[in-house]
Amino acid sequence: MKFENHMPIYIQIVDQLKKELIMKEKSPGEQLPSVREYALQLKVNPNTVQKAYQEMERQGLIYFQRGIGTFIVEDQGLISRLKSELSTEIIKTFIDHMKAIGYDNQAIMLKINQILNGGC
Amino acid sequence: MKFENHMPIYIQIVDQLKKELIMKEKSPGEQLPSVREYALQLKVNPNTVQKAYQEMERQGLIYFQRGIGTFIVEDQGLISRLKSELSTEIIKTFIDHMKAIGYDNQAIMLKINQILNGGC
Amino acid sequence: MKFENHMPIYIQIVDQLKKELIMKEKSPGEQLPSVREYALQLKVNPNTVQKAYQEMERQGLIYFQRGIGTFIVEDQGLISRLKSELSTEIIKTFIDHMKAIGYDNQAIMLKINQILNGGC
Amino acid sequence: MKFENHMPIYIQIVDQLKKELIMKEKSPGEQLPSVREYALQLKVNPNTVQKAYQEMERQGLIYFQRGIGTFIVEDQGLISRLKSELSTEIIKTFIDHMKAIGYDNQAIMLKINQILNGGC
DNA sequence: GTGGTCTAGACCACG
DNA sequence: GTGGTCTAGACCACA
Repeated sequence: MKFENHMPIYIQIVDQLKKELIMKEKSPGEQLPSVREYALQLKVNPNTVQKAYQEMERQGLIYFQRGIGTFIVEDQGLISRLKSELSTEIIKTFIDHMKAIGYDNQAIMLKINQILNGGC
Repeated sequence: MKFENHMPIYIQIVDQLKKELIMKEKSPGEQLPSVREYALQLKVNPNTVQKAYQEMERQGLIYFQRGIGTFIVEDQGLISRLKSELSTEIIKTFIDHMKAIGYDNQAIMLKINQILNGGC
Repeated sequence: MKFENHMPIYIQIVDQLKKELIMKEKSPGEQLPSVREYALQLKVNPNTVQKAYQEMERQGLIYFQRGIGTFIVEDQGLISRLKSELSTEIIKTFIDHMKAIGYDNQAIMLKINQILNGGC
Repeated sequence: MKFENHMPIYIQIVDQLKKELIMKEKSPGEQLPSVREYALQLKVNPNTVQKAYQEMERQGLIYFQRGIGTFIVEDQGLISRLKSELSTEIIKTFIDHMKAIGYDNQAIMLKINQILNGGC
C-alpha cells in the first residue's frame, strides 16, 4: 500500500478499510488484524495503525475486545449506511467546490458528461 | 474572511485568490494588495500572506516587482487555463472517490442527477 | 559555518548541502539532520533551516516523511545530474560575463590558461 | 533594457554602463544622461538611476559637477584598469565556484574546452 | 512605500 | 521525537 504525502497516513488507512468494507472484502463481525501485525504488513508505525483503529471506533465502525482483538461491528445496515454517508459527503464536497469556481448545476452536468464520455 | 481549522491559512488565501481570478473579481495585470495591507484586512500575520503570495508565484500566477508591488501575471489564457485545471482536478478527485466506494460511471451519473434534481 | 551578508542564509544552506552531496559527504537516501538539530548546529533559527529544506524539496533533491524526518532523494543519477547542472550554470554565467566585457572565446581561454598556470 | 528579477536594478545599470565603457560605447570625459532623462529612457524610478550613479562615483568611475551634469572620469588608464579588474574578479569567482564543487584545474580546463568547443 | 529575510517562541498533527 | 504553521516584531534592500 502506497501512501500519499499530503494526507495523514492513519486517515488513508481508515479510508482503505472503509473501502474494503463497502467492497465486501471485509464483513461485519470479522476480526481485524492486530495492530502490530497490520503495522508490519503496511510497513508503518504501530501508533499509526492504533490511531486509525481508534478513529474507526469513534465512528462506530469497529469495537475492541480486551485481550481478544478488534472486530467490525455486527450491524446489518452498516455497509449501506456507510456507503450512503460516504457518497453523500463526497458529492456534497464536489458540488461545493465546483460552485466555488463558478459552475452552476447545468455546467457541472455538462463537464461530468464530457469526462465520463457518455451521452446521457 | 473566515478560515477553517484543518487547512493552512496560506493555502486558503491562495484558493480564495484563485477563485477571485476565476470569478473575474481580479484581472490579469492587476496589482494585489501589499503584503502588509492584505494581512491587516485578513487579520493575519504578514508572513502568512507572504507565504501565500510566494506559493502563487511558484505556480506562475503572480510576480513580484521589487519595491513596487505584487501583480497578477499578464497571461491572456491564464483564467481559462486555471479554471479548466481546477475543475478537471476537482472532478477527477470526485470520480476516484466514487469509484473507490464501488460506483461505476452510470451509478455516478444517476446519483448526481438525483441531487442536482434534474432529469436529463 | 559562516554566512555571508549579501546572500540569504537559507540559500547558503542549500548551496552548502548541494556541495556536500556532490563531494559525497552526503549520499542519496541518507537522512538529513532534523530541522531543530541543524538549526542548533548552524546557530540559526529553525525557520531558516526549514526554508532551506523546503527550497530543496521544491528542487526535487530531498523529501519529507511525516513525523520521521527529511531524506535525500534516492535517485542514482542525482549527483551527476546535480554536478553537471551546477557546473554548466557556473561556466555559462562566467562566459556571459567575459563576453560582456569584450573577451571572445580565444581571449577567455588564454586568460584562464594564464591563471591556472598551465600550458595546454 | 530588460532587467532580471534576482538582481537589483541599480546594479544592473552599473554593470551595463561599465560594459559600455569597456566596449568604447562611452568614453572618458563624456557626459552621462541626466538622472531624470536616463530614468525615462530605462523606464525606471529616478531614485534607481541616482543610486546607480552614486555607486559608480563610489567606485571612482564618474564624478558629479553641481548644476552641470555627471561625467566619466578622464583617466587614461581607466578602461584597461576596469577591464582587468573586472576580468580578474570574474575569473576568481568562477574558479572558486568550480573548486567548491570538486573540479581541479585540469577538470576546469577540460570542461571549458568542451563548452567553447575548441581544441586548444 | 514595497517585498525579503530572520529571530524567538508557540502550538499542532503525526509517527 | 519529527515537520508544518503561525504570530509578533524586527531589520534590510529596493524603488
